[in-house]
Amino acid sequence: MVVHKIDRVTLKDVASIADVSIQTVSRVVNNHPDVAPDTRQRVQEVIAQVGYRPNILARSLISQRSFTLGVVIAGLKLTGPLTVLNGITTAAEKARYALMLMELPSYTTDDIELIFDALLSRQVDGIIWAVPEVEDNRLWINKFPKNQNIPLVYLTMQPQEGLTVVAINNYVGGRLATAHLLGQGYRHIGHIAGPLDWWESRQRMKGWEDTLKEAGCEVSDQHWVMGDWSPASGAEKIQLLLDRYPEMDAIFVGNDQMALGVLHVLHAQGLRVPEDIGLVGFDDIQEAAHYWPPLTTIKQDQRYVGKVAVEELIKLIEANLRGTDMDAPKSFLLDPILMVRESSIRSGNE
Amino acid sequence: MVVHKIDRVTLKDVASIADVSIQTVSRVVNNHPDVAPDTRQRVQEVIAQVGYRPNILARSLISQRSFTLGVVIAGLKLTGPLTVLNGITTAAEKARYALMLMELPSYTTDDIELIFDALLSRQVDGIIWAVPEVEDNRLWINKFPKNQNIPLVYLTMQPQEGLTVVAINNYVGGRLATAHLLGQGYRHIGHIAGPLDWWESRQRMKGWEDTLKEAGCEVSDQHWVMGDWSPASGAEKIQLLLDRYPEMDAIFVGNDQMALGVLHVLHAQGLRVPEDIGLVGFDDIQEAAHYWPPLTTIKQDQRYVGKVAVEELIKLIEANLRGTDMDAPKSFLLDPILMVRESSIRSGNE
DNA sequence: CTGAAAGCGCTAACAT
DNA sequence: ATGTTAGCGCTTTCAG
Repeated sequence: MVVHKIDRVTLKDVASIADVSIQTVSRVVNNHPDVAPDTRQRVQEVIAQVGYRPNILARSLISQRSFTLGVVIAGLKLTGPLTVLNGITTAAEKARYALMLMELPSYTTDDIELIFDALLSRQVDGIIWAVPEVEDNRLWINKFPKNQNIPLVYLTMQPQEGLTVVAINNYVGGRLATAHLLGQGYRHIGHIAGPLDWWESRQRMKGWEDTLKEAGCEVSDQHWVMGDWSPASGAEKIQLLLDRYPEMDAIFVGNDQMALGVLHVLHAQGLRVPEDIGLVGFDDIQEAAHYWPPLTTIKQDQRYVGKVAVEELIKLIEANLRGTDMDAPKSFLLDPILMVRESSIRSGNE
Repeated sequence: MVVHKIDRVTLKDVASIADVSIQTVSRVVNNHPDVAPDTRQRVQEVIAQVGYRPNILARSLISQRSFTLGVVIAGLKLTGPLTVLNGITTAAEKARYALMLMELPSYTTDDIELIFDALLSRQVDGIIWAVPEVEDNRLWINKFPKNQNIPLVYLTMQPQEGLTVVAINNYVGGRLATAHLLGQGYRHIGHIAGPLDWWESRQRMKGWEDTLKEAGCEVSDQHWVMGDWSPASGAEKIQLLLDRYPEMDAIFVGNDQMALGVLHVLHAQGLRVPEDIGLVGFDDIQEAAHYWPPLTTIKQDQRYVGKVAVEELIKLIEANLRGTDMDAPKSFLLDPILMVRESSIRSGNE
């Protein structure tokens, strides 16, 4: 089998076959009006026949526009970022933008400038920074070549002045979960937080804390522990919490995966959910409805986050192109919702 | 706040500031030897100072090489494709290729030519077709502009002559699962298949069937049912199977998510796992080890699939570029492995 | 060692 | 309605 170079049919080829100028072919390709109907027809036939496809790179060189968005992501193992990505691809395809995907090796890597370079040298029109705020990685922002003036949308971080941020309101989520448990008559509500160097974890925890305090419940450091999002950590930490907080009658767990580990241990110890202990998770992963018992949890519309991010980014790009003054960048904090299932339903209240 | 156009510093700008020709700057950027040390030094300083970044689009136009790979994916909701993507990003970044990601709206959409066009007009150097073989979507291959001669690697489909395919050997997986249950003394092993229009499902099922027959066990249509990969379908279909196959003492389930639904129902009916019913899943998702009881399953190294795909694609691209005759395209069928956990361990055999 | 000229595939601005 | 010229940012000749 002989291997050939990739066939690249150019405007010039089409032009010479159709016996017109390159310009005319270009006009046909771009649906410009000033072409005689029969010429257009003939050119179109040649295009179809030889399988001509415009070279977007060449076009971008002139138009200074690549119709490509950079997406920087980290932690594809987790469900959240993944669903966001899903929303991004869908919205981008709809707007006819292509996506250049880069995955960071970790949440707090040092290679961001390399990533940024790779994206910018490929002339992306804008960037979605879909890396959650962990530790002080938000400080990266200062490293971003500001003078570069590339439109940028940040995801999953604390909204701040002068940036466009799209995120779920995790604080509200924490409040919803806790208020629901209180409403079911639970009074001693513990918490298993995600890693507290994550912004999302801190917000969820604060929602839990504030809600309890407002309800007149005591909150102490004996009432919560910290996991690492994994089912294994849920299993491990719940043991600790059971020891430290024996009166505990309900738990708000930072995500559904840890909640799975918690359920595992509670079963093993003969504790019944929701009778002995009420349980609420966070995320509403697909499996949550099939845990035993089905898990009450907080549902975030991550797909929508991705969609909003793309739409806002494109707005920024277009304003930028027009030289229009955008309104001050606005941020989006989207409220999650409560999904009530058996794990938190106490039949007889208090 | 005033918005500026994106600053684009070009070779020309650097050249005029450093007071050398464009050519010299280009040589410095590309580490060509023929530059006087002090000139090089001066140019490098200017580059650093003005933040020059080469325009890869312009470079690609000349070199006919974009150092970009197209990745077409479908069903990002499922864990499998996601982990593959993870492997792809890592391998691509290592090889200094960028990734252009396209997601199909469904496994059997008609829009493939559009997707293909988008990728080719952006001049990707090669394409990874990471869409599982579902229904007759493999026939897409015939639609691909063969004359285009773009290097292409297919994932998760039946290897075939003349194509480079990377896939997990699902048949072996099915055999492993079934043989393990037989080894534990289970004799009436049912099966919940994934959707049988998926190649992977058919392979897993065939592994189950062949292994049972070879062991002298009877296999009938009463012994299996078909789900749709979701936990909900596992829960629904197991009911059917329990009715149809009352002697059943073990089940091989087509994926871990359905196995979760199965566990749910078995608990509800007071059936103990593994004492009354042995259970083996497929995939080894992170949660599987924390099911109740922990689930025995078949682990596939999807990340490795992604890695191999990228490496093979790059080999194809480079052979293509050199005009070298590649050896006939070879396919890779990677064996999965068995992860033994409690759900299938019978203490006293027979 | 360095620069000038040509051109990758395309479009924008003028011609005619 | 069509063609010509110039040039996007870069690299590849080829001269000096």
